[in-house]
Amino acid sequence: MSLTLEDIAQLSSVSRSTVSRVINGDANVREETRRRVLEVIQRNNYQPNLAARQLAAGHTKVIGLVIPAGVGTIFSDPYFAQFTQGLSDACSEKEYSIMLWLASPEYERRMIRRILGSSLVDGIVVLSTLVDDPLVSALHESQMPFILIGSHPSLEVNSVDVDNIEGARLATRHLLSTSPSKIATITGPQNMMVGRERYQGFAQAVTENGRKLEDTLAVEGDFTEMGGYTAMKSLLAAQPQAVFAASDLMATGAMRAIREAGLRIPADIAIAGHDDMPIASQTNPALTTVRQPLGQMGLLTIETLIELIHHPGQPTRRIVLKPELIIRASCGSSPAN
Amino acid sequence: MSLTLEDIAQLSSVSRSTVSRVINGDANVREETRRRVLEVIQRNNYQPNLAARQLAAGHTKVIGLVIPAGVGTIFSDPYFAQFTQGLSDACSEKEYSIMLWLASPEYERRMIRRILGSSLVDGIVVLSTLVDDPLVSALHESQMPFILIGSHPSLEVNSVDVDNIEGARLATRHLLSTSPSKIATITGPQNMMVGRERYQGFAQAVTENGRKLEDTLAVEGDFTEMGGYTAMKSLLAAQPQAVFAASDLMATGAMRAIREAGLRIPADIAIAGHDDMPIASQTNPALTTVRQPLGQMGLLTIETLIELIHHPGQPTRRIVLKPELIIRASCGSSPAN
DNA sequence: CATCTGAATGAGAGCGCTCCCAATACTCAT
DNA sequence: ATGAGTATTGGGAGCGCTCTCATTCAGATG
Repeated sequence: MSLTLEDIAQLSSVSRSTVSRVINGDANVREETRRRVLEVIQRNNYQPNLAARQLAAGHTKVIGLVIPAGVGTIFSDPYFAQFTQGLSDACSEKEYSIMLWLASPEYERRMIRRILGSSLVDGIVVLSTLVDDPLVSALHESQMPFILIGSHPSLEVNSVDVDNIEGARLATRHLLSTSPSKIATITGPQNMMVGRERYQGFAQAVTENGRKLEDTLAVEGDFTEMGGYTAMKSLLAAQPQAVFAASDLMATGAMRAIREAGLRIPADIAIAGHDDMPIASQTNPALTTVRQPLGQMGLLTIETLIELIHHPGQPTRRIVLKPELIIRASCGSSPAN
Repeated sequence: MSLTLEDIAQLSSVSRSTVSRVINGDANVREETRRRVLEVIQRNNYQPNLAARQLAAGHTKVIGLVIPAGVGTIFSDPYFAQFTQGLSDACSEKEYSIMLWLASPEYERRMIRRILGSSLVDGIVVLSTLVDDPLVSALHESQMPFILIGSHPSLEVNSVDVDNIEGARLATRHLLSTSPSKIATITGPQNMMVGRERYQGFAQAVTENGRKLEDTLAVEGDFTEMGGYTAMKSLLAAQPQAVFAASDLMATGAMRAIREAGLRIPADIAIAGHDDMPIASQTNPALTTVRQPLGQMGLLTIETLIELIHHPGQPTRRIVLKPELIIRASCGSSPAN
């Protein structure tokens, strides 16, 4: 029912090969021929059959995007949506499509096999969160080109990431600039690299400031609003004057807890978050936070992945992007304050 | 490098055809042969090449998911994430994969062509928001099996939806049960079906209650927190005692505006939202809202789509799911109140 | 024991494309 | 004009699978 290369060839009185050349931008085609063929293609709205193309050429122009979604809520974090959006835009531009896999743990093993074996995709982007994600190791051992969004504690893998340590350090330093007597943090889960790294950044900023880290001033959250709320409640006993939350979602939860305790932000407790998600500018007071260049990450990821697909066997690349501190009112030292 | 059918055939000393039969569950294979072949497949971790399979068989076991993402923020609405999650789970179960297309307008036309022409997918799920989405018309005219999530004003298309009119009616009726002197609504964009339908539901509940609709008591929002905030500010002049917001995100924005105006929720203004997104239970006071069975929708969508793929030419199906009113504190008539 | 039947298997022809190699057309200098 | 050299084109094989049809084989029947 759909037209084939052969049909187009017939209609433009050339051979299948020539049409193929035109489609794939081969230089060795007379300009006039090219135009004629292109015209026929246009008029008939012809689209090459991807399956045939893949079978013959060995690639698909499709990349896989794997997002761990064990906990339903995690995917709800706007971070994923924004990154996916950026990646999708970059793909459109490069004429690639995205195969989406939300990896619920129970299907994970079967999925890894399907992904790797089916030759459905040319490469893979993994949004890994766990420190030692088995998916990453499996990918690393396979031949499949892939890019990890985030970092890995031990393996040498191609990755694109934002400097989480730097981000946390930036925010913490800024909070410290008002010299609070006690500064606390609500960390992300410590079995996630982001969670660990942001804690590290916090710790660095605190110690370089000549302070000691205190156990009572760090509570682990789970990147949800509720987690931030609960963590802040338990932090309240230690009476901190400043809090760095490892994500904006947790920061909003913390703000709720602070408000409920009858304390003022930033007068009693200053707070900063991380991610600069849309609501951050809408909270009351507006949240000081750290912005990640998600759009740029998407583009860079695709470009690097395509490079990897076409020229395998290159030295491993680790791209780290700089985050940006966005100063608003919640930290108590806004320029406007 | 990867094994082929032929390899497996050789290894188990049968023909390619027999291996194919085993893989596709054909009945005409001796039990002993089947076991032997299966064993070889297992041991070699063989995965059939999907492209070849598709080329030969004419289907891919992949469905396309199209999400309009014109405005970056829209995709951030947890609604999309949750639905996608549900769909993904259902797909895993049925051994289908998802091809994700976030349709930014500038790429839209080119994308429609790619999607339809490339025979990359067996069917499509469209999360349409616009009242008259050109994508839906294009799909409707094509041969591609597809399911619209939402409803269409004029075309007879297969769809799965939640009863938005009913949802809004439920919430509005409930708000009316405390007999506020004035009830207002923050609607969704009126160029989206959901926006229109929820307004309709609101209007029905109001008029069946013997009241008149007043223009000053309805302001159009854009489904964002900021939109809800702005809309509520302008609504404040009319001094409503109750507000139905067409989404939870807008409801939280409205609550912020109410609070800033020095009014109490629900004492001065009662409020209800729609969607029951995760934060709804965490707002202060907790938000009365309408829950949609998103997980069930995903499963139903896939099942219907697969049915459609295998047996085309069936009468158009329109599946409408019932929403559920979740009563919390923000409406002022919680059972616990 | 020849014949028939149905189950189990094998062989072959594509699916629509890419890519290699051979064939043809055209250019220019000799 | 003639041959070398180069741009352009055509033909054919094959990617790994499914599916139809032919073939083989075992057991049942008269």
